[in-house]
Amino acid sequence: MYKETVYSAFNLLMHYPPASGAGQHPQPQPPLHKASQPAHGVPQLSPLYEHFNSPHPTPAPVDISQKQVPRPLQTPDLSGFYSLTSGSMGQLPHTVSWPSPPLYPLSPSCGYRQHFPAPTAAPGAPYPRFTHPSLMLGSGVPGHPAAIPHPTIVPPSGKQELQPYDRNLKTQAESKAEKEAKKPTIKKPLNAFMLYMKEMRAKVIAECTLKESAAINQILGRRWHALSREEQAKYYELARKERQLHMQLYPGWSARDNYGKKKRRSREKHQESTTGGKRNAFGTYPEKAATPAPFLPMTVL
DNA sequence: AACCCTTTGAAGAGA
DNA sequence: TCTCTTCAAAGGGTT
Repeated sequence: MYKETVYSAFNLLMHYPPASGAGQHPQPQPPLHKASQPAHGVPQLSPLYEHFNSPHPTPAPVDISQKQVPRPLQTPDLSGFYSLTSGSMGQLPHTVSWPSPPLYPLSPSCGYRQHFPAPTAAPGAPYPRFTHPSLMLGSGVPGHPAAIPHPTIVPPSGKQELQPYDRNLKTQAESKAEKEAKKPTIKKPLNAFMLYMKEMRAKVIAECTLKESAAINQILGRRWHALSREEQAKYYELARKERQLHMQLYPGWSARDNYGKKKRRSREKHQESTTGGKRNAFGTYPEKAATPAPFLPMTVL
């Protein structure tokens, strides 16, 4: 315990030395908005922040309390879904946080500090065209000529199915269960970070010649933290539109619908609950204290 | 074959 | 209200 804590602190300092002039870390500031608080204790900015701080007001956020209310039948408004090439993204508070030390050793050429993209866009420059397929024309819109299913709809197997169903060999209960199991799964809409990962994964793979997703995701997580507020705002906005579109396409859907579809290995789960954390890349269970609490979080307004 | 690992964020469950 | 859990993607690794 002590040894691991010391190691973690050492590792942290090696990877994240305090900025010059420090020793004095900025004091955590209360966020303007209530921030969601993930399990690992790193408060995140509310994506809705932008709506309340944008100099050019954007449409009001969807009231999720209304999501079970039947909506009038209409074609979802997809205007603005093809590209987000103009307009102000508003102001997000600048976040400075200290991510946990990398569990996967990063090669020098892929060190997050060396390869983090500096914000290159000039102020007011248009954002690059967004290419996420779920936000492209006709994606999953019922009756749309393109008739391309929304990528959030997948068969339970994840494959394109379907074998002809032999009713004669099944009991009624079995057939009902099977029917239920074969019902296409509507996936959760992607959040801002997931959209960012989807866009940047190929680039990281090319840069770092890595294939293992766990390592790639660590790099992407650090790059995400290094993004400017404007860059992050772009993805928060896209994620908001994703959720909005998802709610329009599947008004009765709830994230609960997919709970339990991934079965976890019970022994592992038990271990997690008793050790307070998930198994890391080395197959060990990190202490919660390994999170650099004194340095977390720092929200600079 | 199915789950794990790893990341952040959204949302559900339960205290 | 707060904390914890689950699941979104991805693909090599593990069971």
